[in-house]
Amino acid sequence: MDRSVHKTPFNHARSNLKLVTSSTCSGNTACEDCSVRHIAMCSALDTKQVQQLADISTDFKRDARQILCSEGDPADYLYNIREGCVRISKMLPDGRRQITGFLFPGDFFGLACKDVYTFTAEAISPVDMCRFPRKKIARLFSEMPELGERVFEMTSTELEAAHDQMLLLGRKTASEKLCSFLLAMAEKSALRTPRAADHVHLPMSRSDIADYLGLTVETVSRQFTKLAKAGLIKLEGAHDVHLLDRDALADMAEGD
Amino acid sequence: MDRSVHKTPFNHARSNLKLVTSSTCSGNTACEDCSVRHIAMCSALDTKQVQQLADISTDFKRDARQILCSEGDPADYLYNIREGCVRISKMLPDGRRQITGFLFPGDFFGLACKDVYTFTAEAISPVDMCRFPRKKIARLFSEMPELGERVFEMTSTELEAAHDQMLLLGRKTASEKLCSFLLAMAEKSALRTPRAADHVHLPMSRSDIADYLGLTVETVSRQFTKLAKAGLIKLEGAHDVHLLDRDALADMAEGD
DNA sequence: CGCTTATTTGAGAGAAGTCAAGTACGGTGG
DNA sequence: CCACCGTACTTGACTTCTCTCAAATAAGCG
Repeated sequence: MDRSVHKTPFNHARSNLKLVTSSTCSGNTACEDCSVRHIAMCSALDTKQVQQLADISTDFKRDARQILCSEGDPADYLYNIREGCVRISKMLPDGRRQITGFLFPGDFFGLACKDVYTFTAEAISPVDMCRFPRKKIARLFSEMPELGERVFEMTSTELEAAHDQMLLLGRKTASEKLCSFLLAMAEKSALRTPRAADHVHLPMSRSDIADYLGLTVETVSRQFTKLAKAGLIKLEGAHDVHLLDRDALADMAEGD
Repeated sequence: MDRSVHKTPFNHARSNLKLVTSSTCSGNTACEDCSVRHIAMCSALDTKQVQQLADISTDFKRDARQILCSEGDPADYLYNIREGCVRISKMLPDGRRQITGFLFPGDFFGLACKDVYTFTAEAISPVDMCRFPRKKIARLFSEMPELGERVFEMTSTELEAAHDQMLLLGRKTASEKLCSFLLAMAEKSALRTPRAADHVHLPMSRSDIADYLGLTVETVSRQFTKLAKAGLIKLEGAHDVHLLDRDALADMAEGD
């Protein structure tokens, strides 16, 4: 009731809450517990602060396939994804592409930047986001040390993930790469929807997966087929996978 | 004169100044200018703070080949390298290794961690470092927002480098990888010793380079030979390289 | 329902890996 | 200071995993 009355500001507040809360949970499996704790933390410390964040944020929606920001653009905004899936990529002059990450609700991008974006962000599915002018965010850091800490923690988590991905790209075989990917996606997916134990939805194309794993589409496809034939996964169309034997997948992901 | 009297505390202060200053310059070519500016910034804002940092730091020296910290160890310290070269690596269970970075004077590690280190750090050459208990550093963040900002900026730079390395590992050919590596090392080297225009010293072994670039020793060696025969570099022993044609190397690094 | 695009599958080529041997380098002890 | 030894580096021959090119099949969209 009350909600519909204050619709716009409330949505803003909610989106910002997400920035503060969900990121805290990223990488954490005991998320119900944790999100409660952090929502609590918000109300304890951030009541006014959440409002401050809400004040500088604006809604931002895009259809699938649209570019959200490009390599070289002035890095004016920090984006927080509320709904949808985004891919972050870098390109070589001849068009070879490396996807450095897939982002989901609760994730953000455009934070760890200098004056220009060093990557391109594109919507894989329709996205609902909110964005914050980076200048204003930066100003808030000095007023809210907690926010700075949060942001640092999020960046650390991202850095750690990047190092894991370097190990994958540099040293794993094609099948190890795909197994690692499926398990990572399953974990991310479980954070958002704790149900659906063994089911993973893959919104991205085979070509996106290839560019994320440093492979070609054909190799990715062959590895999917191989895992399916081995009985480790079951494909339900190209974008839905059931993980039938996680332990075996985990072993394969590390080369055992 | 005065220096020798207050030797120990002075060294501490100097090392911490390095943490605050040199990191600011990383990635910046106009370093003379910048370091002056930031030393100024230090004295303006950090006189007492630098002392606070000095108070919690301890010296830490190790010979070449020694392990500084291991994957899985409790992450108690933040390390700042004063002299020497360090490699950061991750391993797969079967021993395959990925080096995620080479660190030089002014660099640090152990900051973006949770409770345990997710990597191993080893001395390539004898190293002279100082280390800070992370708990105490964390406490200082709330007292010194500037420190937090600095640290966040450093982590951002590191994240950006990690993304570049992902592009290299996932999408570049062996010769592109080596060219990129040589240019990056030359740039890092120029930051430390602005002289010696085309000369780069490589303290690490071929095997380290291979594990950094996602290649084998043999391939790295063959690519060195190939570049030398093409007249783009000149090898002076295995650890010293002259870059004879930077433009050509830069073109090769991106696949032109 | 038809068209376009994405995915899968097949056959052949190539870049990098493996295995093996030779060479050079660096440190140590005579 | 030089000779020796062990390790690191280079080079060669061959293998293999992944890529490339090409075609068939399936899926998604208007």
